[in-house]
Amino acid sequence: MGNADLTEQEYLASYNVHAFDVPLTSVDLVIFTVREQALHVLLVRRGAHPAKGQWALPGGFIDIRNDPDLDGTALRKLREKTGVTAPYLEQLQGFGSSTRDPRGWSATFAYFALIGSSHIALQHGAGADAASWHPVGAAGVDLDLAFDHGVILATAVQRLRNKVEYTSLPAHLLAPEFTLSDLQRVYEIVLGRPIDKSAFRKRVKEGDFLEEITGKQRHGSNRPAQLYRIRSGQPTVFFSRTMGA
Amino acid sequence: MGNADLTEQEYLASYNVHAFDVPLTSVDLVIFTVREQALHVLLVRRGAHPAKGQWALPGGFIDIRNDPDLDGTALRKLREKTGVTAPYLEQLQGFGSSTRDPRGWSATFAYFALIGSSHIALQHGAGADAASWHPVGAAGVDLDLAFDHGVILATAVQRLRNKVEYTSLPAHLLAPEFTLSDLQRVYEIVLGRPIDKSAFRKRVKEGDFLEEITGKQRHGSNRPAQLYRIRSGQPTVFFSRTMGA
DNA sequence: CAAATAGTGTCTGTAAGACACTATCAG
DNA sequence: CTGATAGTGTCTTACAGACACTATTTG
Repeated sequence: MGNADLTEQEYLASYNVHAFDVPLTSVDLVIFTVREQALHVLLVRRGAHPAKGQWALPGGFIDIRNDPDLDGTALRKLREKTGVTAPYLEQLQGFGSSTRDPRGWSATFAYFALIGSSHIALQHGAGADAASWHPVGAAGVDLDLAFDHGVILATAVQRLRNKVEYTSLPAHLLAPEFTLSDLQRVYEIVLGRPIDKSAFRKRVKEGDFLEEITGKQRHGSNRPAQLYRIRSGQPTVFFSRTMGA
Repeated sequence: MGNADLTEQEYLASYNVHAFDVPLTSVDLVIFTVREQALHVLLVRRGAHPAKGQWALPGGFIDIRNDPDLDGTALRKLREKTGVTAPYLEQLQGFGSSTRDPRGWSATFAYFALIGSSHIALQHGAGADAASWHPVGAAGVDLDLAFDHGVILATAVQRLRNKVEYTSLPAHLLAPEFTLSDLQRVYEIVLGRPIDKSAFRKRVKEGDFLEEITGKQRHGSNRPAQLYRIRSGQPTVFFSRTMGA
């Protein structure tokens, strides 16, 4: 090991990251929303090499001078692309190999964000990369994505579909105020199949992660619907069973 | 951006990783087994700076010349420490911040391995680091671990306990041949509470991830027990509901 | 025979799915 | 009134948990 005789101070003073061959390390985001009755993912068209001109997940390198931690990098990227600051964000999975980036061995921490489409003000012009929403089909998007981003997206879609089965997570895909019918529609869109209304409502009420906005209802040419919001400070609720088969 | 006029070839030829401040990137392993009626985790005593002399999770840097991908790094580390080559291995989560390692901004891909204790031949002597098993209590181990390894271990324990509730995962903590009672005992050890025998057996049989070793039984001073093995090629089975409350 | 563990059968409560029912608005 | 969507009640079925029962060995 060669540092046997040093104190920790002496060791650290002599340590130089650049003396080693290290992998490139980045953070990429899979940002989902629901709009126009379909699940969408945010993609950027790359304005610079490598993979110039191809569609890719938003992301980039860790800024070791300013980012306190990985979540900080992810939040910064999210803010840069969407202007949103406090959505649902969780780490998805790491992807790393010698072949996924032509610049060399590279690894990425993929994140997974859900935002309500009303929140979004896409950032244009400033960067060279144009961001836009793309509908997500069975296992991904109808495009060849840069690097291994197709695989990352497919993993994220699978994780989302899986979690939707037994968690309250889809509530984050809606605007802050919504009806139970809105919420059910989002579940159905993400799962791709209908859900029984009665069973759905029983479970949501029992999960107790929503609160009525007392006195507020949405009116239409029918019976008005109670509006709800996510109970503040409430993290994801896990249901005791899966959503109706 | 600055590469607008280059071809991708020209850009890559001019690219130099060392021109940037990059984080240190490593892979750490949380290796679990069950022995002596308790869950244990493998720890190493660090023989080199930093955190010299402290207990830590086994792990290390990515070898970009030889490791094909992150799983490759994890498998290599696992082999170096335990001699085991094909156990259960899954990625846990990434951890990265400016403060977790005194050498600077660092990130790690934490992995999560399960092995049967009969498999293990701990590697001694070769390295400066001594590896040994430590019992795992409610949320971790009775030691101050190096870096943020205490947090990583706690996360891994939580994930294990959670997955045990509804998956066939604990089967990988046993020797290759085992009885249903053995398997139930492992579930009980990891969960820290008893499980009803009848319900347990119904679910395991229904999950259909085991096969009888026909004609083989374990004998004692009682009725002999049928031996089982994990059905080959069978990945983790998800039960439709949690193990007995 | 007793002791010990393996393995099964039966009952019951809970909760999800199916589906029909009622409620409340606009026009 | 009709049409539309919101919201509820009832019945049935599936299944997990409790627990008692039977089975098969050693000594």
